[in-house]
Amino acid sequence: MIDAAAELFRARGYHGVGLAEILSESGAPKGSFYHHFPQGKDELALAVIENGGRFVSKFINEVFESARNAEDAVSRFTSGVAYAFKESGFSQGCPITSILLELTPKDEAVRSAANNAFETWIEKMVAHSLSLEQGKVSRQALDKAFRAFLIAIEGGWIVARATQTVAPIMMAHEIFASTLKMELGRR
Amino acid sequence: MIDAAAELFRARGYHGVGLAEILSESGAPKGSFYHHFPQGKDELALAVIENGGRFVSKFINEVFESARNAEDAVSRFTSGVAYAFKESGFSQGCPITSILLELTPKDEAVRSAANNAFETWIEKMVAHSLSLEQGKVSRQALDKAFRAFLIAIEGGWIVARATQTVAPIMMAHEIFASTLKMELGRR
DNA sequence: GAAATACTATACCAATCACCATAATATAGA
DNA sequence: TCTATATTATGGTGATTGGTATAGTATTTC
Repeated sequence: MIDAAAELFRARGYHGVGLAEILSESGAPKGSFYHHFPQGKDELALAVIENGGRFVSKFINEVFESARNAEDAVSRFTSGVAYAFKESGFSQGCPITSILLELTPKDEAVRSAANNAFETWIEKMVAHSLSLEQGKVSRQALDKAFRAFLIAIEGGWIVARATQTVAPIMMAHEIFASTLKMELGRR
Repeated sequence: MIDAAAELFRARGYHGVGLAEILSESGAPKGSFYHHFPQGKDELALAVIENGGRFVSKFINEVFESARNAEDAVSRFTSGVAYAFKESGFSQGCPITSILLELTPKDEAVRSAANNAFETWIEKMVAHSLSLEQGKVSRQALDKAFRAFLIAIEGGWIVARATQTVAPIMMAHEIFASTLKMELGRR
């Protein structure tokens, strides 16, 4: 149910998809849904966000564990997002964004879950990079660069919806590199 | 009606707001709505996007016409977006994004209108900057830097919804500066 | 002033929305 | 095997959705 909902939300947004479609897509009956999610659709949205957060965290681990340096990992992460977006027919955006923009700031649970996911990604990428770069780059600089990277991925993902192209997503890599370079330049 | 719809869409998304609320907010009766928008809600969405595109275009003109240089203008544009976001109680996102993510790529009219607005913004900012910088910066470099800037604004706007802070939006300025610097470095 | 057009108002439509009640069926623990 | 719990299945709830039909009133145009 969570996977089916995520796929639909990512393409058409939270309110753009009805419960009936999610259930028919997942094959689960209505009764089962309200058994597992007594709070209804809102609770499902939270599960989608948390699941999406975990999924990306795993992807970060994969990409960074087999990378030579931080920029290599960033390059592969960016390509991974772009590839998935292209494979979906340029239709599937970020699972967190798709819900965040329709329920924030009213729904505090959704907001903090999304914020949590974002912060976790940044922390993970910074930590991986610190060990990859072995003290050659400061934590401060990496933190700044990865915050810029997250913003660029999210922004690129949106603009890519308009262009129906992966080019805006791919710019995230360059934005990371130039931000890091500028941060290192100021000392 | 367009203004009321824009304000609501920006906070809760296209499908998150019903026609009834838009009408009661704007004070217009239902009959008037379908007189002016025979195609219904979809047509209103298109009008919101086009109106939002024009509004930002005007804002770009204002900001760039009274700027000393490109970076000065970018700084003030960024602050303007951040200020408006803060004033709205950290709730109002980009009017185009709020509709784009729920109707793309299925609705081609919406997609191309959004893409059009984005491209117009970039063209305008590049043209203004070219005349401000008087040949000191290449068109290519400016084009790249402003594409990064747009992505950063859109991405920052999203992350700001999660943090309930203007900090992510403010990063767009730095992302523009570092991207332009890197572009100028490669010659 | 008559005719045509622009706009408003009201009531209504079928479809869909999220949600729930309840009965039937698995599954597990003693 | 009996009992308690977990899960599934079905059929429906009222409310709201976007949209329409139609009658009416301004407003303009000739």
